[in-house]
Amino acid sequence: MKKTEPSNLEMQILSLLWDRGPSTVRQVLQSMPDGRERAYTSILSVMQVMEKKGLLTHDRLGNAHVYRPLVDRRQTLGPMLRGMVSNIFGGRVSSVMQHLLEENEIDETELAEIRAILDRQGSATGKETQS
Amino acid sequence: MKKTEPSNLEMQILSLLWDRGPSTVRQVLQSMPDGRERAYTSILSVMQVMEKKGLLTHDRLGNAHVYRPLVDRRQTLGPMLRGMVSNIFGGRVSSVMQHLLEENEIDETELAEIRAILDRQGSATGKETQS
DNA sequence: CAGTACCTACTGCAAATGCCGTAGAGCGTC
DNA sequence: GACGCTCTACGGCATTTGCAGTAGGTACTG
Repeated sequence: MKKTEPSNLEMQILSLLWDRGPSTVRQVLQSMPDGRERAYTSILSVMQVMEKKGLLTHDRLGNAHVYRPLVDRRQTLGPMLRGMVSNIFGGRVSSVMQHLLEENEIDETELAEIRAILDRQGSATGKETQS
Repeated sequence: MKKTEPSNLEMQILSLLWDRGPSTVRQVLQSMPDGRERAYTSILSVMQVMEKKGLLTHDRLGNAHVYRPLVDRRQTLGPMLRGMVSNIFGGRVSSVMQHLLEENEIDETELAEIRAILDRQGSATGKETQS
């Protein structure tokens, strides 16, 4: 079984499903994070491929299919981020962080939250974090 | 002129050149961040494509080509990170940060540096940062 | 029943990606 | 000069990605 990393589009779809819960193709189509216009069948076929890869599954609701992720958020994002950090940022998380802060407008609320996460981390490296 | 984002491999190569300065194909091949074994010509052709795209250029040294990036680190990483944040993490930098911290072992030195960056940011949001 | 408005299944396709082989140039050495 | 070594140029190829059209199912509505 191949363990290729999900593509960009696939990641977008997964994050949507993680965030909003199980959704139909149309719902996904209408709230794609990148806001691009696409034909219904474009998303449909991507999602069918994803199902073939074991990333999604679906239940029938009426005559529509309601898709839900088969992979865990953390289990998916983890390797992606690890790969990014070590392959593109020389393994320095601080470097990612720096670019992240430089390139995004971040309000105080978010900053505070980041600080909080950082503090939790400082005292409990590698331990469970109660969400 | 198309503005496609550099692929994974291309990003790796760019980050290498940014970090270590101009390098030959062989040098790049031998220190690819992901550590994978590849034929010399694999890297060569990727880099030639990159040159065609305007990401790299080269000077001749002896009979070897010494490649150097034509694109700026920040200008390249920025859009990539912004895209990632808004398309995969719902626009929440704190969410990226959380996964980042969960998924990587980070020593105290790095943690401290991150805190420092964060403090700088807190007092000068959106302003120039003296590097 | 005919129309229409959804939905899925299936097929196709252009471009990008990642990979490599072969050919041949250039150069140093016996 | 012939050999060997390293380099580039060029072409090819399997796969993935992203996108969309067409066909056909199902169901409501007049």
